[in-house]
Amino acid sequence: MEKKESAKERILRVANELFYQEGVRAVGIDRIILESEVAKASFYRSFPTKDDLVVAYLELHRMRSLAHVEEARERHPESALDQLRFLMRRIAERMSRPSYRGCAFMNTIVEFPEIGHPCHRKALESRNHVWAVVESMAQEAGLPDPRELAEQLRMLWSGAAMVAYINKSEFKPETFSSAALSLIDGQLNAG
Amino acid sequence: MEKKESAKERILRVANELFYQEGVRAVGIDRIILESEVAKASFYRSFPTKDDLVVAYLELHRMRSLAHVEEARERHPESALDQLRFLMRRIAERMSRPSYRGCAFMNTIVEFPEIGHPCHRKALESRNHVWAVVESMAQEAGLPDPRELAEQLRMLWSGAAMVAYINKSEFKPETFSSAALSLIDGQLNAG
DNA sequence: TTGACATGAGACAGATCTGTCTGTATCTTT
DNA sequence: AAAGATACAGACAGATCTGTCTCATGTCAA
Repeated sequence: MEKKESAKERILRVANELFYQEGVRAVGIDRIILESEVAKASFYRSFPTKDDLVVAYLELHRMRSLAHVEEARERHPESALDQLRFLMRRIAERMSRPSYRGCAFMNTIVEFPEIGHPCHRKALESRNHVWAVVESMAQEAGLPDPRELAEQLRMLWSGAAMVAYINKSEFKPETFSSAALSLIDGQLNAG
Repeated sequence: MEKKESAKERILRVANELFYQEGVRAVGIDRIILESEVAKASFYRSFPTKDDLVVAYLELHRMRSLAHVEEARERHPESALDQLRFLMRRIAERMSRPSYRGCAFMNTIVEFPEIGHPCHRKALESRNHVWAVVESMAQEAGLPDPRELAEQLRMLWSGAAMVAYINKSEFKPETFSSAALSLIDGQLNAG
């Protein structure tokens, strides 16, 4: 039997859609309350402040990002290099989806530039955490300079996220994945 | 003789520093008026709305970006390939400066996600204009697929700007420039 | 049935920001 | 010197957003 979605889950689902599609600052509490069909008091019982809701939203994206990394590990348990390649293709595919609106972490950091702000801090921690896991994957691949490659891939990946968001119509997933493979091969051939 | 800085110039200079360092939305009009030591009425005479000031700020960055491209052309008038390489090194150098806070265009687009908003529109147009000039440079370099390379470089360049902003302490200019050269060489060797 | 408690609808307070307006001082030009 | 334009300081209005509070309604268990 399908158990009913709780108020808190409904709020977070609605907030996730609105925050991601329209931006965190652009979406007010009233809008979320209206669309999740919940009372204001009920909302504030689940999330004492808007920041708390934003943190939950970012945590959701952190879990999803880690799930992709985990999927890559399961698909290619024998080769970290294949895991990396799979991850890049998986990312490229996600970025080319119509609903893709960039990286929630980067967008939130830019929307809340103040160092130490709860939203800024959570977004930065999430970004760093996810990337640390990817970097450890590069470490296992037995490359000449895994940190250097990981850093190059982070730049490329971050930029692809921005291009796929800002210049959506021009984004081609193969352009990203072939660039990623080119960087990987570049270091393989150099080493 | 040094002619005195006009009120409008002073406002724009102060606004540029504050908008770039702390974000456009985070900086209020009152703050700019205070720090540029001008009256509110004088401010609104020079810039009828805050959006007008933001547009002027973005125009400033557009001119600066184009100046870098122009410099590359002057330094290596004979080889578009060398122009590209020079530009990448020049960009890397700028990104490693302590005052670097990312790409004004991307940051503004993320801060104003609403399509058609004057600030969003101007930032997008500026970004696209600057990049069209860089892409034409790639076209002249006689590469097998200049559009593909330009697109890859745009991703890398955009991501490097974000990393240099968000993960400032970890950013190394050589990591970016070597990745850019790797992408260029990757296509040169493939062709 | 009834009482305890959660929920819905929405008014309200407080903060913050943009942009207008008023009154005074200063500067330029004739 | 006089007059008109310009600049300054700051009050004020209007909009917007977050978060609190009130009160009516519904739900579930004893």
